[in-house]
Amino acid sequence: MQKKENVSMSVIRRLPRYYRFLSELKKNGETRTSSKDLSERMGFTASQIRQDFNCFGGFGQQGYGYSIPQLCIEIEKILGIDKTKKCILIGAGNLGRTIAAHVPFASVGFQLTGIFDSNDDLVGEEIGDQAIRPYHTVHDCIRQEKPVMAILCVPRDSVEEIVKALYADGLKSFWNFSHYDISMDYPDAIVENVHLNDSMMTLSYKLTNIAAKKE
Amino acid sequence: MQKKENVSMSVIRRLPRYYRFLSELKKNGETRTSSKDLSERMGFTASQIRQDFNCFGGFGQQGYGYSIPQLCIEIEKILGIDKTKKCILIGAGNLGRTIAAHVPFASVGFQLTGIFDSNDDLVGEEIGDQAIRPYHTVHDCIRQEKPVMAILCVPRDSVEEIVKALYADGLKSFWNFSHYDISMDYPDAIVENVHLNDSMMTLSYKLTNIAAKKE
DNA sequence: TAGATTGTTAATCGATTAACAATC
DNA sequence: TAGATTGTTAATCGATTAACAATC
Repeated sequence: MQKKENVSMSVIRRLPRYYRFLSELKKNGETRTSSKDLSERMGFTASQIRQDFNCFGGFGQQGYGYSIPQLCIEIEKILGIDKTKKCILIGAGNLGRTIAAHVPFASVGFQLTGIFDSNDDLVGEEIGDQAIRPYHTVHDCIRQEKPVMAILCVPRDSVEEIVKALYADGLKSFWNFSHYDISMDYPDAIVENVHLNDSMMTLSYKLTNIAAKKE
Repeated sequence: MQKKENVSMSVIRRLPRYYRFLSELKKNGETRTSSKDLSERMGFTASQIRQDFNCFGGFGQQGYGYSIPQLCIEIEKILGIDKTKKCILIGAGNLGRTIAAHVPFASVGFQLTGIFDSNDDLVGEEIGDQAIRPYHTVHDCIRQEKPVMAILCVPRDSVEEIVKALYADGLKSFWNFSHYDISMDYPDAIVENVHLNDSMMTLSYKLTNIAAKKE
């Protein structure tokens, strides 16, 4: 029943996958499951699933299993999905638009409250329910609207400058789609990188090597 | 000097980051480095860097360090970036277009040879140097052009059916942007997931919990 | 040769798996 | 009560770090 002080990042990184899977089950009307059942369907060991769920206080029931809706709620609480956090998006190019349109911010705990671009031709254009705002107004926005995170969808060579400015304005969290590594320059910033190239390189390795080894 | 039989995935996943960083150094004209130097600039330990580089045969020089261009070439070889692999993209919506336009396929070992969509209104439209082709021709394409990987940029509810068909045609590798988990249904397939939601949930956790703990 | 830095072995740390008593 | 399944402790496995002899 006791919560662990430090839940390790390895556990946290598995939670979204549990959440995704359990939400699906819930949608299908299933109400209970067990570590054994989940292990067969998700490919983790039952032992690991129990360890994971127990990091944040045992809410299973011996001899019975876990309640799916309750598991969903608990994971929402742990991940902070139940608390809305404001975020802004910098760069309304191809990538920025796709993210603004594609990512269901509300259901992962965020609210997108501003889209900024330095290109005057784009300013004013509507994306979803947002009008693109001029980049130079981002500083006022940070001060007044107090977003907690910026999504970086800008070209490689402007990232450095932009992050420096946003950081100076007090923004310390970034969802980084550029290939510029912020983490060394701002070790206290919270950064989550989505480096598509890196993901492709890993895939390239698997294709070339794992596939070759099988033969 | 001996290559390890099994390079672990933890090492492989660091290689793209080394590659990215070393390419940058190379572009700036730097020609040599050491594990100590890299450790200070990249935030890994020097020990780990030496261990990592040694997984694939020692090509450093005692008392001197490593040659940056050689390191780049070696990592290219290990990751298979030096071997071009054909891939196709399914789904030319917002997301698909962005990926087609945004990802430098050639420089990570891939060649995008076909973009497919089932929406007739999109068919024929040009993206980069590719015309969007009708989805029903993908099966012939796989047989004739023999791509080794498909990039999945289709809505959630059509992924299952599409993967089933592509798999039947002999395609066993996927770069998966949908939220449908292929890995359980096709355990022998090589899958690299880019689940933006999962990435956001992890970020949400960091924001809510790590930040709170600091205070 | 002296200094630097690798390659490699040994020690530590953390994460996963196995086992089982507690209990619904 | 008997069966099932959790919560938790112990054992194993793997990855990271430290140390140092080899050698450029």
